[in-house]
Amino acid sequence: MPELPEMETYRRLLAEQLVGRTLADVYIGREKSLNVPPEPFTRRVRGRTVNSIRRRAKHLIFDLDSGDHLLLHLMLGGWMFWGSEADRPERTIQVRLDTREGSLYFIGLRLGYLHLLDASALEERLQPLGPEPLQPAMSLEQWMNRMAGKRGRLKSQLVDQQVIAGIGNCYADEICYDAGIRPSRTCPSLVRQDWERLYASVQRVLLAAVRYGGYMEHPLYTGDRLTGGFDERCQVYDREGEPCARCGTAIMKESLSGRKLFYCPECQR
DNA sequence: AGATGTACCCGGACGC
DNA sequence: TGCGTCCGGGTACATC
Repeated sequence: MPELPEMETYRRLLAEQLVGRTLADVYIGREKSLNVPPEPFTRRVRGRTVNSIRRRAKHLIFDLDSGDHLLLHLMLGGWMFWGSEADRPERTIQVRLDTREGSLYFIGLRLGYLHLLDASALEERLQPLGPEPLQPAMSLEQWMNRMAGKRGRLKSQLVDQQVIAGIGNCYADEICYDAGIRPSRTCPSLVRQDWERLYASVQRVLLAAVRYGGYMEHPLYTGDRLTGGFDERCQVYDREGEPCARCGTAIMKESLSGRKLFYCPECQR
C-alpha cells in the first residue's frame, strides 16, 4: 500500500533520525523478512553506521558504512515506527534495528522484506524499475515516449513499475481523477492533450501528497505531525458513494484487472 | 505485448 | 475472553 509519497515521507523523516547513527543491535522476529539467515544478517549489520537513506520507487535503501545496503519494500500493509520500547505500538514486530537513541520497528511485513545486499546485487534489483516520475529527467517528451506508445489500459500502465516507478493503486486513481480521464481508457484512445494533462497531474498529485506526508495512518514517531496528512485529501480512492468534490456525483467503484478502481463517472471521461 | 489467474503471506478484524 | 475464519493487495510468474 505504501507508494512513492509514503516512502518519500519515511525517507525524509528517517533521514533526520537515523543518518549518522550506529546500528547497535538487531532483533529478528520473522526470518522470512530477510534474504539471508539471521546470524550472518546480524553479523553484517550490527555495529554499522547508516551513511544515508535513499528512496527508489516504493523502496527505501539504507546505505551502511560497510558498503552493504538494506533494501526495504513494505508491500501491502507494512509500516514503521521510530521510538523506544515504551511508546512503540502494541503490534507484532518482524524486525527491529536498535541505536543508542532509539529503535526502528518494522511492522506488518507480510510480503514485505528487508534485504541485505552488496552494491552489485542492489543495482541488479533496482535495474528493471522505470524512471522516477518526479525527477527532472522525466520531461514531458520522455513521458510521451514511455506512455503514448502503449496499448493497454491507462491505469495498468500507471501502476506498472517497469513503465514508471512508484505509483500504486491509490495514486493511479487520484492522478486520473485530477486529469479528468477514466483509468479504464486504453492508451491508444488518448490524444496528446490527454497525455499532457496526465503528465501535469502526475507531478501535481505526487508533489501534493509528498508535501502533506502521504496517506499512511500510523505516525512514524510520537509527535509526528506530518505522516498521513494527505489521507483526507484523497478525492476518489476508497470513497465509493461519496460525492465528487467537483460535481457532487457519487464516486464509483469498479474492478480493473483484479484491482479496486475508483472514479467520478461525470468528471472523468 | 497485454490480460488474466494465482501463489505468496499472516496480522488482525470479525463472528459466534 | 477465546477460538476459528477470512481478507487484503504489490509483485513475480505462468499461461493464453
